[in-house]
Amino acid sequence: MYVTIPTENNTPPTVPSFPTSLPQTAETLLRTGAYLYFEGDDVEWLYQVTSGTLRLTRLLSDGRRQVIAFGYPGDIVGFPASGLHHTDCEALCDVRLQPFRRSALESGEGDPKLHAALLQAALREISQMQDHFMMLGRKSAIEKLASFLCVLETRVGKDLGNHRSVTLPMSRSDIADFLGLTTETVSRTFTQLRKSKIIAIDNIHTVIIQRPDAMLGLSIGHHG
Amino acid sequence: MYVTIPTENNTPPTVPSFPTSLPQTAETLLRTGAYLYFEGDDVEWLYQVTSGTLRLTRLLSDGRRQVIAFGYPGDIVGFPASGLHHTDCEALCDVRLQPFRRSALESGEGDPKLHAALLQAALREISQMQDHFMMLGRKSAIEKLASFLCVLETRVGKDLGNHRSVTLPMSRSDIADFLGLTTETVSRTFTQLRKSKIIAIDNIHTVIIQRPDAMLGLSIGHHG
DNA sequence: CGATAGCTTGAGAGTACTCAAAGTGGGTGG
DNA sequence: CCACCCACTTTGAGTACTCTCAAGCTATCG
Repeated sequence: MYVTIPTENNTPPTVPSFPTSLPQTAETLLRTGAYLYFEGDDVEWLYQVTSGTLRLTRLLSDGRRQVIAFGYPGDIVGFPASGLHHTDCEALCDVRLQPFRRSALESGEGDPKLHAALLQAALREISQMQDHFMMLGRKSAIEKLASFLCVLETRVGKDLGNHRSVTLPMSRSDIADFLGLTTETVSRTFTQLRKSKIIAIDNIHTVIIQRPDAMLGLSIGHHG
Repeated sequence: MYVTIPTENNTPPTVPSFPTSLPQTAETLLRTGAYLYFEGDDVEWLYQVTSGTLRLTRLLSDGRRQVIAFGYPGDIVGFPASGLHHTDCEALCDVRLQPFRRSALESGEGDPKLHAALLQAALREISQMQDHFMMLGRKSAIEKLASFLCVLETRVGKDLGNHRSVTLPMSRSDIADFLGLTTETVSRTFTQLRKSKIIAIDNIHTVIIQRPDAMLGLSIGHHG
């Protein structure tokens, strides 16, 4: 999951159902805190997240970290480059995964439909990452956090009558490293949103979105 | 071209020679300032840059711009998402292009080798964009500009005895919108590099890199 | 119930931004 | 051929946003 431009987000965010013409490998369970792979590992499998949330990270030698993406249900993770993984991947909570052989992406023999679907997922990934560039390079802290919450609301928000609720399985520092901010700035920005009554913080991992319209406005730069 | 981590940049940056087992479409020439495609256009062709430089941009509704990438020789541009282009693409100077049909990427019928090569290019693109996230989200202005110049030096730098020279076909504001900075900050950072004798500015579009070692150091966070 | 990791808040500093003006260079037309 | 014009670049001054460092708070887990 990347932070795309909310208003232009008119393509289906997920790959709801993958072609399953052939018998597939059984679903895998990854426990909270377990790693699915590390940077530099050989890629043998790609995975579609069925439930739960993954966190993909890269590290600089001096310790600075960038969260590359969160893996939400429907997302495909593990695209290889030169046959290797280029991020670490950890489960933020228990995660169910549907594995696909790397060969299903790269050679496509056996299941052309699956091959095509994985390729389309990779191409969609490129487009979404382009949106994310805009967010990292050009948006302020409040625009970043509002955009992030808007995307989550759309993807995994729950209806609460006239409000909406979003669960955040990741820590504040995960959010910070995803948005290119510090934990302190993320925390302050949450407080700012809370004080302006746009959100309420039920507990650290649950945000009630009280004014989705105002949030969307903030995400595209309408300050106020 | 993205700004990857210079020291970890050990994979070949370009796709030097693409499989050409079948007769190909003839090379295309794009004149300075001409657009190859616009955001929203249907994708009919992908292109490998043979010579010259392209600029890929996205716009926000309020006018903020992000340069997504520069297309240097060897780079493939035009990957579709939902069959559409998601950036504008302009020639910064005269550009020669080798076109490939979109079907060569998506169906692969006719030329499996070309299909595989285009797929690998897309996967490499994803990995390089992940590096670029790190740069946009976690690096300072001087680290960004030094990283940018380091990558260009490696990709297209010319040897000048004990110095190296890099041609910059893009404007300062193109660089700014690529690195997530303002033109003023880019200009000031160039001046800073010049005053510390790491670079010399021959003319606006030509930079002499006098101390590549110091530049590399700055790019990975050794301030000085 | 205490320890600890994560979160929030505060104060101050620094980097990058905004607004403004001056400098530079390429191109066009007289 | 030269002068002017315009776009781009550089420099300056002041501001604002985000970061850093520090301390207090909260929640979870032994």
